[in-house]
Amino acid sequence: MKISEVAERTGLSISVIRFYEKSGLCPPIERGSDGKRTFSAIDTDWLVLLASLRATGMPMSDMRAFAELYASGDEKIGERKAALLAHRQGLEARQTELDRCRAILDRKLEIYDGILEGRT
Amino acid sequence: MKISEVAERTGLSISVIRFYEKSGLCPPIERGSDGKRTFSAIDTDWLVLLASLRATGMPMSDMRAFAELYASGDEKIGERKAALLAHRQGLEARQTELDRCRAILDRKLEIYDGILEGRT
DNA sequence: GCTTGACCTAAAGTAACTTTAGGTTGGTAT
DNA sequence: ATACCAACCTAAAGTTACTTTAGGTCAAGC
Repeated sequence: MKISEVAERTGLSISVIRFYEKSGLCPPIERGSDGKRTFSAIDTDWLVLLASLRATGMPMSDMRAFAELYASGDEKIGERKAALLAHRQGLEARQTELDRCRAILDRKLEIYDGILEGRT
Repeated sequence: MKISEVAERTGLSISVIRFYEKSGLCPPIERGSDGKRTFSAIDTDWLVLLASLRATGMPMSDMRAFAELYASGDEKIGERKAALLAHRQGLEARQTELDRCRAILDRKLEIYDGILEGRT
């Protein structure tokens, strides 16, 4: 797969993919004879996972730690699971927080409605 | 109210509150004779709203636009409502996206569980 | 054979904070 | 009185996570 396809698949921008490779968040991607990146299915799957970690607010430092566990193979799966579980917990908390904020916005919208109606 | 109390109430850090004032996201806050900020109830309420806008991902540029509508009083309530509604739409989309990402994490966790069990 | 589009790198720019350095003030302990 | 401490202040530099820009390569189509 070429980089534009991976971008489409993951939702990451092309620059972010290059940036992540340079930052060690994914292993160095194979290059064709022309220097262009060629992503294996494994690379792509990893980037899909990275993309959801990012979208759910994991900082790059944690992603790098996770990438290192990933790089050292199946023996570290226990640790990987722990990291993911911890992140999942945080995500749930953030989702709850978003609901709370949405309620605040809704309350404000109702107030606006009240004012707009009272005005007619 | 003093700044530390507003920070506690809104969840914003003290520096963010000062930063927002300097950036024009809230009106200039009154100062006591010693130069310290004294927040009125209105200031505090506005910052609570700002905090939920921020927590739900509104960029500062949009917050500033919204603050300007707020500054020009009740006649702009229609526009304020429109802005808030648009943001609420985006928020719902982001919440859906978070659910999707959480599903990806959960799937990964199941895979890890499978490997860990198969190993025993 | 020349242009166009997709790729490449390195470096500078940006958003939204956070941290640091240095300074004032008001209350409390000595 | 005075020494100290916490909570506030400003201005400026630092940080994170990108995005944008500038400049370059190369295969493919007209």
